[in-house]
Amino acid sequence: MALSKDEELFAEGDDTEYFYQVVSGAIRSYKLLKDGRRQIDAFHLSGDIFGLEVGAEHRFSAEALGNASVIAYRRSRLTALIQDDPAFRDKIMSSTLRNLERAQEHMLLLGRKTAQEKLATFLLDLAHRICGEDEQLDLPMQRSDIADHLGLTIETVSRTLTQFARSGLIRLQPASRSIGLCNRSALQGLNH
Amino acid sequence: MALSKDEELFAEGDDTEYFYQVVSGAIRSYKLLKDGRRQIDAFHLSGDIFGLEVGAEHRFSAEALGNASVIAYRRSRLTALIQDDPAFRDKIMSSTLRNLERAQEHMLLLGRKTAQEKLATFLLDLAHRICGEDEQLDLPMQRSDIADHLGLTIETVSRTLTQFARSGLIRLQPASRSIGLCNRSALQGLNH
DNA sequence: CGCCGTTTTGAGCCTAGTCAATGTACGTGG
DNA sequence: CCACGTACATTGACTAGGCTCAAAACGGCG
Repeated sequence: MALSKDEELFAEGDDTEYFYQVVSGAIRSYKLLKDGRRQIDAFHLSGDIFGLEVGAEHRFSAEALGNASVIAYRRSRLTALIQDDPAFRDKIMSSTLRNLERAQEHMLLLGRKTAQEKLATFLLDLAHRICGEDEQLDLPMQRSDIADHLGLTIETVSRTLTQFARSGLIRLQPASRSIGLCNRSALQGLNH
Repeated sequence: MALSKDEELFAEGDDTEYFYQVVSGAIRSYKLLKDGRRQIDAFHLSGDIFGLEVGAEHRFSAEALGNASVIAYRRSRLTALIQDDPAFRDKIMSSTLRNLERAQEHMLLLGRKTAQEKLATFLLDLAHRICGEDEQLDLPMQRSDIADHLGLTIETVSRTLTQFARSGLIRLQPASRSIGLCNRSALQGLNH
């Protein structure tokens, strides 16, 4: 399946017909409160499996951050796939467990870290997943996505990034999504 | 295995020799930052399975809230158990997915809810799991556990509970762990 | 009765939020 | 080609919800 920017894969409450694996691009999965407050629980990148549920309905929504492509697996075939293909079963199981690990790590961030620590953790984690040891990190999402992922406001995200830039922790072009990680060890210091 | 109050099942970094199912009592699983800040990611009650990991090390710690008993499964036997026993496999899989669902719900709480909303959600959820429709809810944990679960301080937990009591949402004996849920619908109103 | 761990309450402060304005990039059409 | 509109990002001034520090109250137990 090919997806364009902001295209919805499924919404909270939809029947769980399919689950997905990201091929290219990035997906945000999120939950909403009645009044519109949003929490993005994860960004799924190439290789990640997501959208698998216990029940008959999706418990969160998923949208493409930009152009993206995914493989859709029929949920009804899950039992058969698991039965017949031990390698696939392991992939599903370890992927689900990895999602759980990420969630636990993220709860620590949301519940107990300061804004600075949140952003340091976020940048290092994303760099690790996207650009490895490269200095240049191109964010696939906008500030509001980062804010709703870290439990902050866009203003605080922006202010904290400029503060990092002023302290020489990162390099920042104005209004841009590319960040130069010129001092990872200092970021690591903030990332308890 | 029988556990007494505050007894440690395993700590972050321990080898993943076993994973567990709660038989009686309750378990807290948590992560720590270097300076001691703690985030309790879940309370596991009777029936819950936890402590299963992708890697060779536990990514969080687990302790008994009070007297508790658990079944320990050897992790090395997991592959065999999954292979041979489809029912057990489904139990593991759906239990892991349920832990993930809870984690996602909890990230929404940690990132986007106010102190009042956090406590309303927490009380209703715990009541649902512990006492069903009964009015009387006996908390298995102390205030500091609640605080570290909800991303608050003990003072805020205490203040918010007395505030609920003054508004007639709950009944509260001083310095006690038992709470009378005399107005669930009002709590539900706070629980977006 | 006195000690200790836990909970509650109070006063003041600070981090992050709110509201508002400005700046920047980019696409569209005259 | 440039003026304009729109979406996104940045910055500023002020506010407030929850935190910190401190003290008092409560309950259980030796």
